[in-house]
Formats: sequence, C-alpha cells, structure tokens
Amino acid sequence: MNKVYEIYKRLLSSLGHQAWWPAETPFEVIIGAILTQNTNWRNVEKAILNLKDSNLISPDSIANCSLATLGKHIKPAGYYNVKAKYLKEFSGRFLQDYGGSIKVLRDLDCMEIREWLLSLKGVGEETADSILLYALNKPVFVVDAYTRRIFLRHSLIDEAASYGNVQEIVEKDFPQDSKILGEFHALLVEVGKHFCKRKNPLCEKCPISDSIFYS
DNA sequence: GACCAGGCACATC
DNA sequence: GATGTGCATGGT
Repeated sequence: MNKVYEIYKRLLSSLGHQAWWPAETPFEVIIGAILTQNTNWRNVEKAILNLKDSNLISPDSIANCSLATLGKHIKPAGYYNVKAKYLKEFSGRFLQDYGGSIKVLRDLDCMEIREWLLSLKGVGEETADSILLYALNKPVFVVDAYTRRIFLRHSLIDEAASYGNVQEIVEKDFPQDSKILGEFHALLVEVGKHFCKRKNPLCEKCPISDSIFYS
C-alpha cells in the first residue's frame, strides 16, 4: 500500500478541495511565494493588497520602485527590508533574462527553470518549487515545515531527511499532475495549521492519525 | 508576554 | 556539511 497517497486521499475526503494558490495571476503567485516565507498568509494578503492598490504587481513596476517605497508597502508581511530586495532581485532578473514573460519561462525545461530560480537571492528550494507548481503548473511537490512535521510523525521520514529526500518520497508514488500535487501540499498545510503545530505535533484529532498508520 | 507563521542568506566551525 | 543567527509583522 502507498502510505503517502493514502494520506492524500484521507485529507481530501475529510477537508475537501483547497482552492490553492489564492492569486489572480502567475506573477502574483510569485510575489506571494516570496512574501510568505516564514510568515502567516494573512499578513501576506495585507502586503499584496497594498501592492495592488499602488499598481506594484508587475515586474516592471517593482523593478522601477525604490527599496524604501516597496518596503513600506510590504511591511505587514514582516522581514520587509530583505523581502523588498528579493522582490526587486526577482523582477530585475526576470525582465533581464526572460523579458518578464511567464510564457517564456513556462516553456523552458523544468530543471532549467528550477536552477534559474535557485540562482536568485531569496529563492530557496521551497519557494522555487512553489513557483514551479503554482505559478507555472509544473508537476513538482513542495516540501514545507508542515510536511516535515507530519511525515516525521507518521514515520515516513527521519529528522535527517533532506528536502530532496522528502520530495522524492511523494513524487515517486504520485501521478505527475500539478493539480494533484498542488492539492496535496495545500491539504498538508491546512491540516498542519490545525493539528500539527510545533508545540503539539502529536494531536490525536488529526484526520490522518488512526488505524493502519500505526500498524 | 510568549509563541507561532506556507524560509532564506550568511558566518563560522 | 552542519549548526547558529538575523530578519519583523500581526494573530492567538
């Protein structure tokens, strides 16, 4: 039996579809992916609203905006000085290397895009994969803190597992389908928020925490 | 007032 | 390679 896929099915039937990623355009997904680093999504929404109100939601406008102004807008998302640099770094390189075109980026080989993303300051593995999956619809799995905590709890990984180890466990037994992989990540975040917090990673009320998973 | 949130870069050993 | 630290706001 495929334990990981079983968890996915359980979560989907108990929590339903998650409608991720909440954004109007692929570029907005990218901005959100950077702003949500180690930050509550509610704070990110405020920052994105500020950017929208000032028409700072395109590569050009961000590249041409001062760090100070950009920082002021994204302040609610925290770490606003570094994140302002990251947004400008992304926008500048995106314009320079791909003309700011999502379509041009999307048409490249997946691994090539990933390497390009990882070459940018402020984009690590999780952010790169979030962009690949939710902005570019590439079939990759996004590993985050909740994924690790939940998988640890169910003995699917050990503490030393690398990002790639965790990702491989999911991808090898899942269909190469961005919709399904995106749904799974969203479900893990949702269940993690309620049942797998840092201080209480062993909550019995979690919808995936019974029977066969402990046999 | 402590704890937490959809990480990452950089210094140091 | 692994471990530690700075980055910061807003909700519970």
